[in-house]
Amino acid sequence: MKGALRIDNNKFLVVEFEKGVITKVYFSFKEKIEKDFPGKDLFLDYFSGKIVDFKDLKLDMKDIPRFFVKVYQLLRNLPYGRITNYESIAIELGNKNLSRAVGNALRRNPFLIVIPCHRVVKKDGNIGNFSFGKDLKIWLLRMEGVMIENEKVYSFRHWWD
DNA sequence: ATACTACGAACCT
DNA sequence: AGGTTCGTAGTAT
Repeated sequence: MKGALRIDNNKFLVVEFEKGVITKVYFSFKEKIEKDFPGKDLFLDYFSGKIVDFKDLKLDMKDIPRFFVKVYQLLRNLPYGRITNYESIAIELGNKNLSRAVGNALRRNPFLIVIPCHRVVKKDGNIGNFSFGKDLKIWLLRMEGVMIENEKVYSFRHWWD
């Protein structure tokens, strides 16, 4: 099953689900119509600027590699408007050299926004990459109140602050 | 076995 | 400030 929420003129959020459990969340630029899906009200609130917690949404991770799941589960606890960096997650997983593997996992994040990979930036303050483009990452972060100038965050709260 | 990466540190200019 | 290089772990092919 597939649902969609119109974000603006050319952008939809698409949510795929199975028996009320979400299997995929992503942006689409060619959807045409809105359709209901689990958690739609939460996303509506989120895109109207409200502070939203997606922690209770049910996600299907059964076909996702073990390491990826560990990264995603950790990240689910990163609150709205906070940021962290790839190395911090790696350290949390027990090895600071995992930072690159963490990036690799986030690149394939099937649950856009629900797993807040947009809140992970580089250690030096640069935005880092995003599977739907850096601009979208900046847009999401700004919506959550993170100040960004020249593709660099300059006012923010860390996860642990 | 090899290639790839949404990274980081340590070097260069 | 900006670049290159290399180490690195986990996945994909």
